[in-house]
Amino acid sequence: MNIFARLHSDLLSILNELSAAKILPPDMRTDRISVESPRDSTFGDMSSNAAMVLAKNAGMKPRDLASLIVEKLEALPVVATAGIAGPGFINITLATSAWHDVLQTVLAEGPKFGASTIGAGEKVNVEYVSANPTGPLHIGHARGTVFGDVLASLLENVGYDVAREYYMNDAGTQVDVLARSAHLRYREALGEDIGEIPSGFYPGDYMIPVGRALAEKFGDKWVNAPESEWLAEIQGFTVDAMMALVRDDLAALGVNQDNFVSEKALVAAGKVESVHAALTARDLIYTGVLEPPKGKKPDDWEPRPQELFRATAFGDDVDRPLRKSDGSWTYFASDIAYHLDKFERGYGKLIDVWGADHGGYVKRMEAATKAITDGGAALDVKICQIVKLMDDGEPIKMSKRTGTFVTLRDLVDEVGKDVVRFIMLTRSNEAPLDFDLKKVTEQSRENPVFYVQYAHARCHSAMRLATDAFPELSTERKSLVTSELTVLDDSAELALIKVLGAWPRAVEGAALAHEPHRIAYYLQELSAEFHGLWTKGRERPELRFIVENNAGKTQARVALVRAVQIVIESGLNILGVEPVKELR
RNA sequence: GGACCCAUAGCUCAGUUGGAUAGAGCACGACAUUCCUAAUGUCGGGGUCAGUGGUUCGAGUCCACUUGGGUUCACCA
Repeated sequence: MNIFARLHSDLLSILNELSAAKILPPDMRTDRISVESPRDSTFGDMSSNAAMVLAKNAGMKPRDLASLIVEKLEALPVVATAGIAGPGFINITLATSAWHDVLQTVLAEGPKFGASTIGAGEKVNVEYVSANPTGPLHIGHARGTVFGDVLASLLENVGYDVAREYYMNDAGTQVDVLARSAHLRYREALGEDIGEIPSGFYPGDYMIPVGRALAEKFGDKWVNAPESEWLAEIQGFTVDAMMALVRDDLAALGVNQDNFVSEKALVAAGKVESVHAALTARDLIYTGVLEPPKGKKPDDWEPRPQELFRATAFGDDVDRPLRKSDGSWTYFASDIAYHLDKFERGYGKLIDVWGADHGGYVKRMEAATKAITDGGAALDVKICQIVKLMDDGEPIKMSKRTGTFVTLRDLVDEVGKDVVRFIMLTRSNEAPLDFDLKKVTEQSRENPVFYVQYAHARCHSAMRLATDAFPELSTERKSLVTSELTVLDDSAELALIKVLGAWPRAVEGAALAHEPHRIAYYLQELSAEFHGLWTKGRERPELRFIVENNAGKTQARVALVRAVQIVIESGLNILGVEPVKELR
């Protein structure tokens, strides 16, 4: 149950009554009416703009309309008081019993509290990582990977049918380079001295085992063979090996994607030709010459007639090439084919998670998706800004040569998957992020991962101690559902329950806005409220969770602690972070 | 030069899709430990929301322009 959604629907019923009584017009616009918690909690628990939104339409002053609504709101059992403030806000304070009901709902629903069905089973495709299969993942991939994975979980949580997808760019020149690099390592594995890896090849040590495996499988048959004979086979073999590395890296971060879609397979299946035909049929392709970029003309620029897609007809700044000057397809062409493929597989909602360096690519992809699906697919491209790796305030220089922490795996080994996942969501995706190796492992208030984990561990600690004091007390949520909760009447306790009550709304908001970082922020807020209540017990012993010689009150408090634990666990599950019961 | 993102407290950043007196952490100052894990908490000072104009009952939020920073810029992926 979402308490905000409930009040919202109660409010709409009231408005309908007023409409039936001819006070409000029948065609009133209710879509802009909101029920949310006010910034300042002294205004009450909830606040609505209904009177201000409808006033003009009803031909009334906002405050006059508000008073009619307030009268009816106050008749509701869940409402303690309602009032009018400012230009026409309706402020609502809920009955204490309503908050007890919320707490009971958390216990009754358990892990399902906060989940919803607003997605209605609609198919959503979340594409993330999609690193070129030319080596292991590095830290630059970490943010988008976590972002996409958590966004997918969020959407699942609110009832969408979600696919987690990886697009493999296993076609094009970079995989040819990869195959040549593998051939070099293959010769090396057979005893040849290959010296320094020449520039233009992938130099990484991770290619050495590939060379050995090739040597084992094929012996020396391709040592002196011309490239045309071995390229295709070694390329396939090496891409498979690279994808195995990538999957291992993803697994280390707790990521398991459903689909791995091959660009090469799309091209081989003629999908790019189909796209070309489809766009041609819509008169969206022509042969033209692009202008050089203003103010930064490349030295080797020369006018080139190319086949161009009319991206400008769909909001892009210039038309974009589908074929290179040699007539072969651009990456963009196969990317259009890929997005059409997603749409044809039944996904009406598409989400792409890209790095900041691809920001300039967004408009053309949106334009192309609009064109090729005739507006049928809704594409949202989420750009993750760069992560700066720091060590105690000092930036770490990224260098592939000296390379400390170049790879994602190294980062996970150093600080752990849970820390990486959580910290990547402590900023909006559109803001740059500092990842400080020292600070993220500190056990202090500054470190949000620790802070939230500590709150969760404290919940378990409190429940353990409660059973020590009252051995007959069960801390299982199902036993706690029937607890007598009316003893929870302190404002600090109610404040904590109110934060719990906001959880379903937080999940829904984060999912619909495609902003997973809101979950991390919510968890910090809930943890702060919980730590605060805990510490209040120091000054005011009557607020402690364990009340001597009072099993009933203790049980009510434990019910609250269990509810906090349940919601933190749900939140951490969405983030893919393990909720710990004890800290070491 | 164009495009995209950013600009909020000394620092790092949130800001519930346009609501009321703009929030948190750090830092700074004061305070609380015979007390469920002090690994925490409470209180306080600190703001021209980069600037100008516009849209309306109402703008940190939307629009235009200006300034400053980041990313990116024919055919690469």
